[in-house]
Amino acid sequence: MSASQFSTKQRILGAAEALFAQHGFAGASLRQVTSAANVNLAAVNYHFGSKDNLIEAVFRRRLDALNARRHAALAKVEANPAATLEDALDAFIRPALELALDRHGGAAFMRMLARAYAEHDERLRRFLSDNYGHVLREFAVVFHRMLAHLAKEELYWRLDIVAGALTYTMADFGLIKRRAGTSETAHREYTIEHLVRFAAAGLRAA
Amino acid sequence: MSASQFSTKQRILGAAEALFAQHGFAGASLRQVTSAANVNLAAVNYHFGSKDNLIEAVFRRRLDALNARRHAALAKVEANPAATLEDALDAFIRPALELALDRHGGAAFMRMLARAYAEHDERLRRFLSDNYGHVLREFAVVFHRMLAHLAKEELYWRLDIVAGALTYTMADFGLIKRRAGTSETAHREYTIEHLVRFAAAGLRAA
DNA sequence: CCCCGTATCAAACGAACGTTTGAAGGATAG
DNA sequence: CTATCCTTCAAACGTTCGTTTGATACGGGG
Repeated sequence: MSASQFSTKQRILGAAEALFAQHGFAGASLRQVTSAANVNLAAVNYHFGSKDNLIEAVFRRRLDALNARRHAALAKVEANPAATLEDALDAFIRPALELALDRHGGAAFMRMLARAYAEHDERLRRFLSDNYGHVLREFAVVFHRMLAHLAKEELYWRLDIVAGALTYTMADFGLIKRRAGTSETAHREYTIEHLVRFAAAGLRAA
Repeated sequence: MSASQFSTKQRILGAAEALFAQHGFAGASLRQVTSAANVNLAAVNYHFGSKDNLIEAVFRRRLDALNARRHAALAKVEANPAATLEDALDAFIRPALELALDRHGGAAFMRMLARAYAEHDERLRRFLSDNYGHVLREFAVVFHRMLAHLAKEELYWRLDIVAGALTYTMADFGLIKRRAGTSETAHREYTIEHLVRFAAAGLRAA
């Protein structure tokens, strides 16, 4: 009798995502993970090799898609000569918020991402920068063009604040229940709009 | 021969602060802490009772002063009828940034605080809310008065973004080297001014 | 002087950790 | 049926964890 329709690998990834989000990478043990996933303890090392590799696999499963969608959205912005700062921010925010609001563990993943943001673990930072940093750098170039009046140094630390604030906020959004009577899409559009406006105001501030 | 001019208790608190900031609460072991503090392993449980109590003591040592200074600064704002939103934000930001920029472990503490912000650990959240939540609620009241046009719900989640963004940013600021030739106070004032403007723009955004 | 409370120490406790092992299934191909 | 490969399993590996213990040193007050 299998405990779920998903494969052992997928069940491990799902359970790990939820537990890493809740207790952190060091705080969640492989025994907790395999117990929640209803698989044998040895399955983690069999399928992933080590706990560190499992952590990377959890990131990879979501970030490949998230990064691709952010990249595609940004490409559309760059193709449009009339695109505004708000459009670029939308390209950054929308894919992440859709992920945070989906029902298949996306919220847990965003909380895990926010945790990784707060951690200054060298190995994890290098992994994320090496594999997913190029899209962030593409965004930086576009923001630099749209905010040409800002000194490079000033722009970079504003982007740092904005990226941190957005990641932190979106991580918590999966937990907040939306107001009764509003549809899922209305809630999402409302949130995106406000996040974009909030971020744009901060980036443009004189 | 003592390894430092400070007492065993103080050396433990200092080492714990630095290691918790770097590796997290679960990730930093008492053996790392006591080794860095040059004290015996048993000293932690002798002076603090448990690792959890040590964590709380590390918070208490800094937060008592930080909260008091924020409270005092806010009281001055409330006493001034002409005070602006920027003044209130200054009252929130300045004490924390001064802590983050001081040379006696303040930077490590702010990184630790940002970590606690990202963690959703129930015990830690309750401890912080019970002991230090009242000042944050005072700020919320003032912001509510200064931004009366915003719906309560809207205000609260904007404050949530701002508090998170500021905490994250200030946590990283202790790590950033200031531009050559600028004085410590000039650097601080520059940073505070920009953080205040950034936060005010986000809070006021139409 | 002895006593007593405080502090430090090396050593050990049981529990939990990540990882490895070797045997047992279970499906598929020859 | 046998052989092979992939997967799962219980059990154990050595290590490290937070915590506890009992001995030892120290330092005034009676």
